[in-house]
Amino acid sequence: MNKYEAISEEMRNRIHTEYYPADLPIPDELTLAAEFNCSRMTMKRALDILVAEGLMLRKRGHGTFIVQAPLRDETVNVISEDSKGLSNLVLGKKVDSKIVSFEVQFPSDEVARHLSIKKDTPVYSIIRLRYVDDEPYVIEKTYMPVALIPGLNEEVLYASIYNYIHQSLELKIGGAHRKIRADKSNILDQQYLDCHPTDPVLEVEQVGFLNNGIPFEYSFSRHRYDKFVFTTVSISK
Amino acid sequence: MNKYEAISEEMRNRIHTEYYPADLPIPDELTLAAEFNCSRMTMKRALDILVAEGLMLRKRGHGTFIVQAPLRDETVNVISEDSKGLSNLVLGKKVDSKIVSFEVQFPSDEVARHLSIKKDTPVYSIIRLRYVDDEPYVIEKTYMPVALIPGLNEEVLYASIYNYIHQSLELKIGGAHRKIRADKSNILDQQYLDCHPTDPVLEVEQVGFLNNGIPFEYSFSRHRYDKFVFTTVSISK
DNA sequence: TAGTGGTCTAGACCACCGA
DNA sequence: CGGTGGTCTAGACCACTAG
Repeated sequence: MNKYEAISEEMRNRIHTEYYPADLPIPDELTLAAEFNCSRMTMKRALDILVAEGLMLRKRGHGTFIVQAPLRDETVNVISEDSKGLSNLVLGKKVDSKIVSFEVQFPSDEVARHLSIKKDTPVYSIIRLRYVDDEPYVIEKTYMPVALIPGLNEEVLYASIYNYIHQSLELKIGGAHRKIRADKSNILDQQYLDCHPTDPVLEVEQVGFLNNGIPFEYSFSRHRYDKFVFTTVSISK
Repeated sequence: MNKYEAISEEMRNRIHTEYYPADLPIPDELTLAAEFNCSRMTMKRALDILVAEGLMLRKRGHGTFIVQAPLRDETVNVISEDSKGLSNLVLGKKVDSKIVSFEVQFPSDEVARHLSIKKDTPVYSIIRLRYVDDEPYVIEKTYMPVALIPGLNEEVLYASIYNYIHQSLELKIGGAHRKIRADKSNILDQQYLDCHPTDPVLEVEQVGFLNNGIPFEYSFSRHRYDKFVFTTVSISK
């Protein structure tokens, strides 16, 4: 564990246990650095993490303050900042997949553009239905270049594509760009997610890329509106 | 302009103009630091920004790579990471407000909890309908402690609460915690957003806080599903 | 003006990766 | 092994805020 992470963790604990009064600034950086026996830069970096998490705020010339009412994560299904795949998001729960379709085809213009490939580069086209604890949870339409993710088969699709990429192909996920929107449910949603024609869905459009910057996945995930909440924190500059 | 911001901007430009080939790592940090006449730490910090924006990725022991297919921001209405209020998000467009209701009341348990106040602390309860270029855009239900934001009146509500907080009260916004979900439209949505009974809405639940960490706003914004997309970037650790 | 956080430096050592 | 990014230091100077 890095020093700055350890300090950050201790400070997070102090906030949650109300070690510091919430209406006063916490001690200044030099004092804290002395207490934790580190340089001021390292102390600052530890606090940077808590600021990014929305737990504290700094005011130059004044001090560092505790944020008093973060939105609590009381909902069950929350995606925050992970791009590890569903299987690794709902740990401790049973995740199943049903394969609705699995084909290889040439990409449309849109798919080719988002994957940065040519129109004659074959892609997998996959539609999977994912269950969490035997309840339909999300239906995903995924495109991936065949050359980048070789050897994909039904066995992998029943388990976790992300784990296959990590463990079998020994590739690493770099991150993802996402767009989130509400939409009306279509016939497919209603059929597979077991929702009413009047139920909306939450759609997440995503480009996932490897840690060398190459996009490997373009997908649309449509979630039951009553089972998915997306959370974010934003901090003013 | 800080040095690291200036360097970051130049590097962003180089990426967009394809100054560096997309399939090779960019020069290493020491080389770049020498070119920009700065320390390696500063160079690293400049690149940190681009990594956070999802434009590049680092691989320890290997190099720094350009991400090849970020989701383009071709949609009109995008909220990314700002908490500046609607008026400042859609610059260049006409923003109007209609006040649906404006009251002072004691908060519910939920509102009190999210604002970190007691049940006998009065709050404003505001419902506003916001128009962009004369089209109904979002209906907002907002709670704010009266003591924190004194002097709120209809004139302010017709313009921008955020600007009032900044300019008249001379307070500064620290940031916000948000939850995003899809929901069925209710009677109020249909009436004010001019949407059909079968149209869904995208709801954003938000706790906004000042730069001393004190929450000043708890709100629910319900957007027309066809006019609002939420974008995020996430980078693996 | 005193005290805070923000930036920047020059250099050290470490951890990881590929050949 | 050599080269990369990751961490950490000790100190300097700057910018902002409050009283």
